[in-house]
Amino acid sequence: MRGEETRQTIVQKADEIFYRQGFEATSFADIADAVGISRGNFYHHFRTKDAILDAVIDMRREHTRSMLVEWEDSTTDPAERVNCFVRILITNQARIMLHGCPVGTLCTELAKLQHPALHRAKHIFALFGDWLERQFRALGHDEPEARDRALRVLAFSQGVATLAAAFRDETYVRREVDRMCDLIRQQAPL
Amino acid sequence: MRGEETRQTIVQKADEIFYRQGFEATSFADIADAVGISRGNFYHHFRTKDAILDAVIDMRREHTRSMLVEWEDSTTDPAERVNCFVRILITNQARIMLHGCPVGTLCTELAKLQHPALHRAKHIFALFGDWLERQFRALGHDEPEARDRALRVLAFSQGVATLAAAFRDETYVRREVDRMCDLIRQQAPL
DNA sequence: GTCTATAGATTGATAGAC
DNA sequence: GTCTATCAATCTATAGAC
Repeated sequence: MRGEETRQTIVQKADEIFYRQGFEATSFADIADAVGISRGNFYHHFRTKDAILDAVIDMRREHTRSMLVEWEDSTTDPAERVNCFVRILITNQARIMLHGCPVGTLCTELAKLQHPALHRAKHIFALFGDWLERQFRALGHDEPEARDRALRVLAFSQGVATLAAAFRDETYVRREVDRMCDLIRQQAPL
Repeated sequence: MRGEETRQTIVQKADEIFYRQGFEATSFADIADAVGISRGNFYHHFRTKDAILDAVIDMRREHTRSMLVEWEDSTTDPAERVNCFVRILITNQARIMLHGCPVGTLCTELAKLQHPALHRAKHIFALFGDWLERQFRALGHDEPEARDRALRVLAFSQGVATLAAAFRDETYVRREVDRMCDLIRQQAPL
């Protein structure tokens, strides 16, 4: 396997395992085993655990950016775009019920660890927040109101994801998502 | 120090450290140091890390139960009781901005670790949920609606706590809490 | 009930052969 | 670029003196 290829495989596997079992609970050995390389080779690509985390966060940011562009391209209706965001709770429901929201749970863990990468991780939240705010602006909401609505949709997704991971009730998630999509379509108060 | 006294000190310190840095990131040495005893003595009281976790969860459940009774005794107005719950986001704001919600973050971490204690931890959520549901029933809401409102208030608290820990914006928390309290007082849709 | 000493496994990380 | 061998530190956990 070429060097760059191995590096990217490491980042992808680390991304997956960090999400599934958490950053702190994941060891170099876990990632090396998943990639199928020795620990020694592993350190050739990443010198510290924090370096892998940085690479994983970069990858997630890129993934988020391209997902937002996709949603923007999929429809010209801003309300429908917001609903694309809300519906990832359904799209990724199985994984969210097992491991929570990838962004929220990482930020929470890094906050507890007082890890410096928290600032980079929460930027993913900011990407979603700013994008949602732009959609609500396009729907005619003014400056403070558009921001409030954006943060409320974000908080909704985090709250539902947390309860989904705790209770593992499939119908609960679907019910709340459907209702939120209706509220957004009708431009009702959130 | 007598035996029972030491045991209780261990549980209290473990509770605090688990909240601050997470369960997985906390070692026996961390707790023993905080209590001021040797690791050897520590094992006399708790044989495994899981045993401490069980004791911590029991303590939190008891604490939750007595807090709910206090709120119930503090006023006869069910709407005001619900607002007592919502306002813990303000009461514990400083700590929530640093470490998130104690219940939500523990459940999320245990879910990721596939830890059997998740079932016991999520029971704390259930205590809050059932109590909130009873308050909404007392406010005249029927069976499915009262449950929905209870879960929505729970999800609200989890969503705001998660964003608070990520963004650490003090005014955001206060604004959302004030608004939610108003909605509950006015019996508006949540 | 508390301590010291210590076991055995695993951690993050390095050195050097190929 | 990949491996094996190895490091010191830390982990959970135990044994036994006091």
